Amino acid sequence: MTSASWIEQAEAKLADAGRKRGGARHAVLELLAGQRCALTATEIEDALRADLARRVSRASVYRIVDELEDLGLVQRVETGQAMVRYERVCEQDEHHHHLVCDDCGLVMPFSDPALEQAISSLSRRVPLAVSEHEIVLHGSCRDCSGE
Amino acid sequence: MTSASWIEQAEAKLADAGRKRGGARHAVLELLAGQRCALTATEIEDALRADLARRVSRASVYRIVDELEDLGLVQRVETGQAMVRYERVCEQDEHHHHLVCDDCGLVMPFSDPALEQAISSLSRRVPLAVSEHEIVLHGSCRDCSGE
DNA sequence: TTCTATGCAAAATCTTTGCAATTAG
DNA sequence: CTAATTGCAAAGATTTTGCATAGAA
Repeated sequence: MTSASWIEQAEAKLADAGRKRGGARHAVLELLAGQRCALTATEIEDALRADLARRVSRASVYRIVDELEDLGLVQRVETGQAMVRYERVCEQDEHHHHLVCDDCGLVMPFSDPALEQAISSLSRRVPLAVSEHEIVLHGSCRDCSGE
Repeated sequence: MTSASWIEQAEAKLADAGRKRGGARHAVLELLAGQRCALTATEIEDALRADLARRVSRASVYRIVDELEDLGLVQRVETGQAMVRYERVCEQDEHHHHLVCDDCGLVMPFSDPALEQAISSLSRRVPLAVSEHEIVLHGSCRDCSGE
């Protein structure tokens, strides 16, 4: 899925939900559309100011990502660093998870079919109607482990 | 590993690290030793007051779990509910992960050998020296999904 | 005695809410 | 015109820190 089509899809879903267009939300969509991996609320706010020269209040960032999450357009990612991260969801794209360097805080995406299969099989045998899953591997990145 | 031996091991590690014994920390160890799954700081504080009739200040709870985490005696678990949970680590025990009901907040442990194997294999192919991993499945529990 | 452990209160963060002004439809 | 959007400031909630006292070795 291209960034542009994700934005279109998102705005269509928002319209279906009876929402009106707003500049702040559009800026957030535009930013998230271009990201490869998850950002925190602060990173979103800062990036908007820097990259798009569009200031969006912190409160709006939280309201917007929360609303997008409700509509299934973004996913929360907990990296174990006390701040939640958000990234766009693209059903057509490969589902991915995260590697976190506990030394420098770097967050990287990864994906693995065998892992997805194990999760999928597991989801059927567990006493929970699983709607999503989150996998985070912690460790030390190449820079930090000195290789 | 029994609860008692985990406490012994923990106190031995603490002593090795040059720490002195303290009543608050012992109470936290005793509480965590008897838990099957992860607790939040508030739950630890409340449980101590209720179960052990031992009041431990909030600040001490945070200092203690942080210290125990540094020594590898407890593990942080992020359940996606804006509060971190802590549970004891037992190398001899089966490694487990968590199911979270997003409706009622229930947290349950689970374990799956196939999943561990997939993670283990994956850990070798990733640009990160993986020290630990965390898997959380979100969904709706039996009570909440109305079954 | 000396260094750690602990409680209390204040501070620091991150996130949410109330309210008024603005804007889309 | 009506309802959604947004910003600002204040409030909430969780976690951390400073400091003084108590306690272990």
